Order: sequence, then C-alpha cells, then structure tokens
Amino acid sequence: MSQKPIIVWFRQDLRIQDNPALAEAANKGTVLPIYILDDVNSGEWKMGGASRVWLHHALADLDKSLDGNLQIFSGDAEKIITKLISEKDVQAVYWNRCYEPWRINRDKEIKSALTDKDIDVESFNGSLLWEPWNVRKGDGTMYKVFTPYYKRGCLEKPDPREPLGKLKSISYADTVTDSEKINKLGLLPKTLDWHDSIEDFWTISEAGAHEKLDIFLENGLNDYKEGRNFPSQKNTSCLSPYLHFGQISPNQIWHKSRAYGLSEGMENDLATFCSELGWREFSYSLLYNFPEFPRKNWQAKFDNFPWETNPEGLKAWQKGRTGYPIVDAGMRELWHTGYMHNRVRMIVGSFLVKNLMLNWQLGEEWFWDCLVDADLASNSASWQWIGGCGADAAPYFRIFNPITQGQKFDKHGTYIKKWVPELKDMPDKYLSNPWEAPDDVLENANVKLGKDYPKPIVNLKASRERALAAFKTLKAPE
DNA sequence: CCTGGAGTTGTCCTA
DNA sequence: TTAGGACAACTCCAG
Repeated sequence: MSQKPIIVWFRQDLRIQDNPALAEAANKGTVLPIYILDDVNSGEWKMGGASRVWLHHALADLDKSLDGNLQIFSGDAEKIITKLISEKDVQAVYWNRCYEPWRINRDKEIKSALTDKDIDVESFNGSLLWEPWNVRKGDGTMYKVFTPYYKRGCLEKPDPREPLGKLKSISYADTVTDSEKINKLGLLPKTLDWHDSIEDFWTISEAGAHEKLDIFLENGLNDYKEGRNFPSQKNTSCLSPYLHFGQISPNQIWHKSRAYGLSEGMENDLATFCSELGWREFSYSLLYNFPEFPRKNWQAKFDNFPWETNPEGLKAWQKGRTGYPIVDAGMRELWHTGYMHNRVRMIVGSFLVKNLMLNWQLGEEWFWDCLVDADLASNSASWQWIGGCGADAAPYFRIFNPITQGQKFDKHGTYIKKWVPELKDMPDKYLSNPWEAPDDVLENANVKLGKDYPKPIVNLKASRERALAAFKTLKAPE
C-alpha cells in the first residue's frame, strides 16, 4: 500500500457509507479527508443561511464518523488543494461529482491543473441515479418532458447501482496544520434565534438520515400516493435535506424502499415515491443541459412578462402575514424548520407568482436562503414550474386557490393551527377564509382581523383575473 | 416529414 | 351535492 495520501474531497456527499470516492480511496491507500467551504467561486449561489446551519452539524457528524480526521478549509478550492498537494506529497484526489454550473466549471479547472502536476484525479457518481449525459432521446437531444424522461429515459435503463458494501476500515494520513475547526467557518448565525428551532426539528447526521428513511417506510409509504398531499399527515419522507447534503444516497433510498414496498405489496405508493426521486433527477438534467436555468426563463416568451413591483407584498409573504392562512402557515413552517411540505410549497409559490404577480426569482431567492434542502437544481426547476415558465409547466390558467386548497388538504386546520396559532379557536368553516366569518364567530375565536391576524393583502378574484389577463398576452418570440 | 397522443400537482361553471 | 367539461394552443415525443 502506498504511503502517499489520497485526498477525498467531500462536497455534497457528507456520508461514509455508499460513498464511491471514499470507498475507492480507502481501498487504495491512506486517506486525507477534506471539506472546503468555497464562498469564492459560488457567485450568486452562495450557500443560504438555513443550509449553513445544516452544514455545520453535518460536518460535525462526518468528522466524528472519520474519527476526527476531517480537515476543514474555507476559501478558493483550487488554491487550497494546490497548497495541500505541495505540502503533503499527495498521490491522488478523489471526489463525487456535483452538477451546479459553477461547480462543474471549477472542478474542471482543478482537474486539469492537478493532472498537469501528475496528480491522479478521479471523480465518481455519488448523488444521482442516472447521469444526465446518459439520459437522452433517440436523436441524442435532452428530454424536455418529465414522463418520457423518466419512463423511457430512466426506467428502461438498467437499474441504478446497488449501494456499496459496508466501508472497510480507513487508514488516515497525518493531519494538516492549517485546517480550521468547524466553529471557525461561522456557519451558525450569532444573533438569530431560528437556528435553535431548526436544530429542534432535525437530527442532522448520517444516522439521522437512515432513521428518517426507516420511519417513513414503516409509517409513510402506505398511502403515500394520496397522503403526500396532506401536510398534517406523515406521508412525506422529509429526506430532501439529507439527500441534498448527501448524508444518504439516492441509491440507498431507491433500493431500500423498493425492497420494502414490494415485499409489502405497495406497488403504487412505491412507484409514486420513486418517481419523486425521478423528479429530482429530471431537475438535475434540466440544470445540466441549461446552465442558465436558475436565472433565465426556460420559456423565452416569459422574458417580457409584466411582473409587479411590491416590496410590502413580498415582505408579507416572506413573514407569513398575507392574511391567507394556508399560505402563512407554510411560510412560517419554512421559517421555523427550514422545510415546507410539498403541497404547501405549490400553494405559496402560486400565491407569490400568480396572486401577487411577483417574479418567481424572488421566491427562488427566499427559499434558497431559508430551506435546509435548498438545492440549485430542484429549487430552480420547481420555481420555474410554478411560475409557468419552466419545462413541462402547468397551463397558465392553473392558479391555486388558497381557500379551496386549505379546505381540501387541511380540512380541520391541523396544519394551519399549528403554524398560525392565532386562529386556533376558529371553526373549520372559516379557517381558510377568516375574513368571511361573521363578527360573532371572530369574537368567539378571539380574533380581531387586522390586529391579531392580518386582513388579506390581495383580493383573490381580482388578482386571479389580473394574472390570467397577463398570461394571455404572452406570445412566442418571432 | 407526417401523425397522433399526451402533457404532476387546478378552478370554475353548469347541469 | 357532485361529476364532467371548458379553459388555448403548443410542444414534445415516438413511431
């Protein structure tokens, strides 16, 4: 075995099991595991606030799994790696691939710079079931519609690889003197209180990811297809942040849920759950093939869309004070937990884009900062979709009605009352539309509209018609 | 090139 | 109360 260390560069694969780069390095030699917080190259997509809280704990957990050997740095990745190599007589650098355009560019440069220095660089697939360049139509171009992408492009390929076997023991290289401690990265905000509540809601570790998966399979997969629409039910996996940071691999999820779902006869629920992983892959494929995706309308005809300017409206939406309970509940869940139920994400997104008629990118930015699962591919794809300008987008006349949606998917207000406690004594009938309640109902519920809870900041019917009219003016470019 | 079928997640009106 | 059709027209995809 060679004594020259192999650098394993952790990025969005903060786990030790089923980690192809780590496994390969552990097999071949001594391992120097590193993490670099690279705020230099990430441009306008520097990691957001909630993600940094998550990262802090994920790194601490990973370091523990690596027996305290994780070396942590902050700054320009190429400079840091180059310096390390000049000091440590490194034989190779391994990593698992990332797909953000800025990372692809950066990693390409690093790979070529290191190769010039005769360092062996190898990248692995640690976070996608199907590489985007392998999923193509018959004519070699990319898929633009989800269903054929998934059914034909993905499912007709050989199954995604099985997770790797248990990691063998690692022999570590000597530690590095100028490595920083996690605390020095300054990932936790000093003044804000919300990271406490984020920490209360999650067990941020590799073990926590597997625990979540097991709990989901036990309690949530049955009736997933239907139940996933109801924010007060336990039918969502809540695996998204773990997946984003790579504390669990999609392969681990894919194979474990298939084994469980098939043995329990839950074929339909299983297929729906797996297709959600497919959506994640589809988003990555879109981003890979269209690197401007986070900032540029997928459909160019949206470039002239007459978005409104409304800072107060935006602020009310962000703070969960729109006067529409299901919207406010979602925005407050986001603020307190770094997460929001999928159905509610659609409702609040539709409200921002269609009812307030604010640019989808404003929502994208807010989610980027607040979500612990903020993921460039998924976030861009989802906001483009709800904005109507994305791939496979909804017809323009599909505008979510927050009253109907609340009554349908949160019938007894379990979710609304949890996050909007000022309405806890409102009867079901007026929970989604408190401004329509008679005075005595409001009084009995101890709600003074405009004081305890806001009046609606926008008229639903009028704003819907305004949006429909605006969308109608869209014309394909000449 | 042509053709037919299909496209995550809704709402509203009418009978 | 409820089920079904309209809401546009277009693009995508596969044969």
